Amino acid sequence: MTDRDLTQADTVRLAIEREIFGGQLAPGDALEEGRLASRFGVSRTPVREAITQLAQAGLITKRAHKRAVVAQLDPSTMLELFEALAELEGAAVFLSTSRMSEAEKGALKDVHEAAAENLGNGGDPNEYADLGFAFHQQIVRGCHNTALIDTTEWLALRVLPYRRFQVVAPGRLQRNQTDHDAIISAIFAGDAEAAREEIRRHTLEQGDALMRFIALNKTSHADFHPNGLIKEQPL
Amino acid sequence: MTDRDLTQADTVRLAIEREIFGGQLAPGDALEEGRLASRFGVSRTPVREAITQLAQAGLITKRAHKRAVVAQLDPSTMLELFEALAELEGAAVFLSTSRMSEAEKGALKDVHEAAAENLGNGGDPNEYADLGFAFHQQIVRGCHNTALIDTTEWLALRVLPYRRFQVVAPGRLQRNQTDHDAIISAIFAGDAEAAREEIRRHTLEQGDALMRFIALNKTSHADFHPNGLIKEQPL
DNA sequence: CCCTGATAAAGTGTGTACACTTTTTGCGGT
DNA sequence: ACCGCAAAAAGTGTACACACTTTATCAGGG
Repeated sequence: MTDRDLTQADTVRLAIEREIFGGQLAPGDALEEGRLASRFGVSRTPVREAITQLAQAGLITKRAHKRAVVAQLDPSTMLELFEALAELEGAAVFLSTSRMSEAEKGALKDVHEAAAENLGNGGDPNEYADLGFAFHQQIVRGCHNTALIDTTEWLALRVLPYRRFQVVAPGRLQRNQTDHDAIISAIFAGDAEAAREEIRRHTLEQGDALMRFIALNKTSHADFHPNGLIKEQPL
Repeated sequence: MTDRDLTQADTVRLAIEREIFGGQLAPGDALEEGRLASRFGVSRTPVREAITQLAQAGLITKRAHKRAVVAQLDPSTMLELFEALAELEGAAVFLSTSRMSEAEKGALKDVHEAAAENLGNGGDPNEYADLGFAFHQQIVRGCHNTALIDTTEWLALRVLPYRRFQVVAPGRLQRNQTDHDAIISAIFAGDAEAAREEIRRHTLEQGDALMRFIALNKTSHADFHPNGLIKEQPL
């Protein structure tokens, strides 16, 4: 019972998720059941189930009798997503400010400082992105409300496939770090309302910048697709 | 093509949803694939797909090789759910206050007054509950952010099967109406922050009262189950 | 050359069969 | 009676077959 009782459908779902988050499958790519089935060495049935679940999670879109495709977000949808995410993270940090244990605050600070160091040393931008994700995650989880955490992370996951584009947007990283400074200060000062406002503004801007960047550089999505630019992401 | 292109899996899913929301299927009830298949006159495959989707939506729980069960929320989970819902509705109303059109505000007021009338005339409590649900829905949709709306309604749906217990809790309805008064006032006054606080407190209290009521009257869930007490709900 | 429509290919939706897991049943020992 | 334990029953997970829908291919007419 050490390794969980995974069904094949679960295995396939996890594999597809990893490929989406890892960039091997880019937004807009089609998922063909038979192809995936033979690739993973199973029948279409578990593949179908995996796809259904991913569709329900919003990571892929699926219409009757049409091929399933990796969810492709148009700018306005993405903006809405980021706005909603900003509100949710705001709600979470509002609670987290009074609920995080000292240990959790310490861990948050550690992540933040690791990010600062990475930025100062001109480290790997992908690694910095991971740290940024961890920063947000740490805050959200600090609210100790599973429903809110799951909901927030679920939204965050939907935009995750796009975040990889951001790491190359000029000037974003430094700005990001400054924002995080302000957020962490508000939390340590115990000012929940300020923390809420800071993270709201921060996430909104992040989405805005990302959307603009994609809109600018986009002739077709395929421009970003080729692997190699981007290193494997640990999920 | 007038009626949408529903697959059988969709039909089954909708039917099960209706039975859950309508109370024919109570939290804790088991869903057996074969049984449902023959009942709906289809094979197990579409039933299975429907169940997968409902599980992903959190309406039912499912573990490998175990029967699927209508989601049963223990008090602490339910409290978390309501807390999260309170935050989401708070976020929504915060945006709605400045974004609702005059027409939307008018519709909201209409619903509110219909509820007041129902309450004054000692009308059907179930009808009042529906109006209350519509009130919240109207507010949430006023934020004009699909992602936030969907997320909030998704959470609201998860606790909906339990709300039917509330309509019989003593004194709740009057209190509910007073809260709604305060919320609508804040919205019409354009005070987004006040509206947020009002609806947060309101939804939290609602969950609290509901939880207490269930905890008190519960020996087993079946006590509430029998149909007949509760009239069909329109979804 | 570009449409248009027929036809073939590809792909999804569903029925059915069967292996494997879980749950229930029933029997013998204590 | 009460356990345990083995065998049967019930139920889920997966493979595979086939019908129906969509998409791609291609021939003929403008």
